[in-house]
Amino acid sequence: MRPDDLPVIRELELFAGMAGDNFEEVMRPAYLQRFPPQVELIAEGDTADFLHVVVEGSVELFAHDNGRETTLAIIHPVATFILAAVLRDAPYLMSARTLAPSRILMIPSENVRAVFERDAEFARSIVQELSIRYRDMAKSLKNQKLRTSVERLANYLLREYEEQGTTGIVNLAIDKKTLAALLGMTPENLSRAFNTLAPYGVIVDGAKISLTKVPDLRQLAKPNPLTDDPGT
Amino acid sequence: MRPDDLPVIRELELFAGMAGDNFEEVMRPAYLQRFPPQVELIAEGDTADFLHVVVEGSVELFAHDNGRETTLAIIHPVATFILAAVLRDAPYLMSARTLAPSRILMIPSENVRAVFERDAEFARSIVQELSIRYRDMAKSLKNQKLRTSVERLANYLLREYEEQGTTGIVNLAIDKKTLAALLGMTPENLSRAFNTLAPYGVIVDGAKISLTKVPDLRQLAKPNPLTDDPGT
DNA sequence: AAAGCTGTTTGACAATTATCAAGAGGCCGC
DNA sequence: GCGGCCTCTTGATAATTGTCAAACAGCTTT
Repeated sequence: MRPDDLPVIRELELFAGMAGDNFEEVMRPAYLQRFPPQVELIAEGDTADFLHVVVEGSVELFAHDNGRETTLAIIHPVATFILAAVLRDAPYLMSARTLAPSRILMIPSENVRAVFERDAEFARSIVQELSIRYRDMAKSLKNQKLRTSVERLANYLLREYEEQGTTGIVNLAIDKKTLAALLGMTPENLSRAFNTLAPYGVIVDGAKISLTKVPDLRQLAKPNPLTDDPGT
Repeated sequence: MRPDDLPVIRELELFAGMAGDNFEEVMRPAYLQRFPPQVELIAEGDTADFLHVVVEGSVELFAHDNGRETTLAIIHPVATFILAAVLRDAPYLMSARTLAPSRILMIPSENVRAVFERDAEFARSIVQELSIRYRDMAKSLKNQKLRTSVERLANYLLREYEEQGTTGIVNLAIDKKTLAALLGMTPENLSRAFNTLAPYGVIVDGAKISLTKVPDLRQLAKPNPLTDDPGT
C-alpha cells in the first residue's frame, strides 16, 4: 500500500490511540485496493479473513433470506465494516458490495486479533467502535419496527438535511433502488412515499430533493435522538 | 449481596477470565435485588449508571417511538443487558422491565469501566460479548426486514423447539402479547398467524404449542443460521 | 355462583405495503 | 438522430398487516 495513505487510516478513531509499533504491525500485511462499483467484496457466510476499511467511495452492506434481499447499511469513508465477525472469527452475516468506485483497505483478521491482545488502547477503541455499531443496529431495528415507510423516509431526509448542512437541498448519494432497500420498502413504494411527502414540502428532482417546509416535515417525522442520531 | 450468589455470576462468560481481585472490586459495590414482575428497571433516555445482570427470572427490552411500543429482546439468566450504553456512558436506547419475579444484579458503570481499563482478560470478554450482541441485533434486523410475520413466527417456534429439546411440544415462556411485540406484529395478527400455521402441524393450547409436522414447518420457515442462530 | 379482570380470539373493515404490468424519461453507443 | 437500455414512476390489483369492536375463556375475588 502507498505510504501516504497511512495517515488517513491513522485518523480513524479505531487506530488513533494505538502504539506506533503496533500500528505498523497491523498495516504491514494489509493492502489497499481499488474496486469499480458493484463489486461484491464479501459474501454472507464466508469466514472473516480480513477487516475492511472504506478509504474512499462507499460500500453497501446487504443480506439475503428466502430469496429476498435487503440493505442493512451504507458505509462511507473512513470507516470499518464487519468488525464483529473478525473479532469472533465467525462467518459474515452480511454481504458487501461497492456502490461507487472505491478504495478498500484489507487487514488480515489474525493481525487485528493479535494486536488487540496486547494493545490496551486499541482494545478500548474496538470496544467503543463495537458499542456504537451495536447501538446503530438497535436504532435501525427500532426505526424498522416502530415506523411506517413514509415516516422512515421523512426521518432519513431530515437526517441527510442536517448532515448536508441544512441548505434546503438534499442530494441522494445512492440510487433510489438502494435507498428503498435501506429503508425497508420496494422502489415503487419509495416513489409513492415521496409523493405522500409532497404536501410537506418535499420536491423531488432526480437525486436532488428540496425541502421547503422543514418544520412541517419534522412534525410528521417526529425524529427522536434515541432512534435517529447515528454514532452515539 | 449474598456471598453464595457470587459463583453464579462468576460463571458468566463475561466475568469468567477476570482476575480474582478485579472481580471482587467490581462486585463489592454491586447489589442484587429482587423485583416482582412488570417492574420497569430502566427507561430509555436515562443515563447508564449500572450494568445489569439477570440472575433469575426474565427481562424484556422494549422501546418507544411515536407513541408505539415494541419489544427488542427477552433476556434470560444469566446474561447482562445494556452493556453498550454502560461502556459508552450514553443514554439507554431501550427500556427494561421484569417479566417474571426476578433477581437483578446491578454493577455501577464506573466500576465496570475502571476494571475494563486494567484487566485485559475482562476487556477481551467484553469484546466477545459485544460482538455477539451486535450480531444478534443484525440477525433481528434481517429477520424483521426479510420475513413475513408468519415466517417469523414459524422460525421462532422452530428455534424454541430446538432449545427445548425437540420434544414435539414448545412451551411459550412469555405471554402472547409480548411474543407478538417481539415478533413485530399485533396480538390479533399473532393469533391469525398461529391459525395460518395449523396446516403445518402447529396446534395451540394456551401456552403449550404442539408441533406435529416439523419438516413441513421447516419447509415453510426456511430457517437460516445467518439469521436465526443466536449467540454466534 | 356471580362479577370482574386479563389475556386471547374472532370478525369486519381499513390502512399499508407488495406485485405485476406498462409507460416516461434520461443516457449511451451507433 | 435513433434504438436500446436503464432507472424511475404510475396505475391497477392483491397480499399483508393493523384497527376497532365484540365475544370468549380462564382467573381471582366477593
